[in-house]
Amino acid sequence: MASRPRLGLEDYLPYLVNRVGVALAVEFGRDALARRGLSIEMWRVLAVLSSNGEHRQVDLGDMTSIDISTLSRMVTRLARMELVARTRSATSNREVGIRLTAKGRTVVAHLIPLAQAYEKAAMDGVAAADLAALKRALRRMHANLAPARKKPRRG
Amino acid sequence: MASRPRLGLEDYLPYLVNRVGVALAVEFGRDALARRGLSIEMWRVLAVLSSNGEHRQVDLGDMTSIDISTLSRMVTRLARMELVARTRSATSNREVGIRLTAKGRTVVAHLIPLAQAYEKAAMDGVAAADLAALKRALRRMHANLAPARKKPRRG
DNA sequence: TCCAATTTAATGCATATGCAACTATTGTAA
DNA sequence: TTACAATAGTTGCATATGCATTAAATTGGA
Repeated sequence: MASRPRLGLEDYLPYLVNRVGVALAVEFGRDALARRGLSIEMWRVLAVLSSNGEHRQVDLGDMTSIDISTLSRMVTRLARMELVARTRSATSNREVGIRLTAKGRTVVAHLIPLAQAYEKAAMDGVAAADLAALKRALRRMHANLAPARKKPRRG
Repeated sequence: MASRPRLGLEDYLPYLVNRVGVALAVEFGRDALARRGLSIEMWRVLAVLSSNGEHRQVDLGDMTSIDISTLSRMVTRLARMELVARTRSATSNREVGIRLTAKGRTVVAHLIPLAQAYEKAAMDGVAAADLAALKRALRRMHANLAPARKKPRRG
């Protein structure tokens, strides 16, 4: 009988990735977001909108890895907080464009330097070459894993 | 007024880490865990127990990054599925030791080769040197962040 | 010793989540 | 045109989540 397989948690990449991801999210969420009434998922939505401009909800879902039904209700909450606005697409009445409001841009502008400070603290002591390799590897892994998806129509 | 800060999402490490972490979890969860009635968080608990043996709930919480109240109820569910067992610690009556049952070990033994296959597929095309750098960087980042995971209840 | 503080786990409660079902709109092909 | 398929978004429902609180056991100091 073959011996039982061992996982070797300390060398198992999903474990290493997950615990860093959670640690980054928990700390930033507790220190910077909670007092503003934002969750880490909300921050991800705002960050995508800030970085890439207006998006349909389905594309926001792809970029933030948030389920679209969850996202639909989250956008409702963000809109109630006046941080984002929904606008019906000009070319399609079933598509909804989500964009930051002026208030939303202000909030994100305050959060970005904090986010960058946490990123910098997390990377402390990581060699520049390792950092480059880290990003290269993470991009490759995402490309390997991301299911093929149709490009959104331009509207 | 100074120009608004830009985040540069495509180079922002928490974003790169999170999307890989979610992609790994979603795919493995959908393909290997769902049909067994397990969530990705349950798998993390089982994997820790498999790799490191019996643990108290509070330590499981640290290692899996799962909130201890969530964990308490999750362990109840896993116990109902007969995959883990709670035992009162020999030295302390308030501590609960969680360990895999024989059935739990069997389930994990079936899942480990699948988990390793997904890990391998995710790493496809990543140079060995980059993989080493990736793990080194992730461990360093976790070490940088871990001290802050202490819970200072009201400074 | 006694007793307050700490530690560990469980639970009450309000809310968030994800799947599936549903509505509405747009695309395609006969 | 009509019919049907595909897509975008919302909502119903059951369940999971996290914070705050509670309960119980243990620790440490006077």
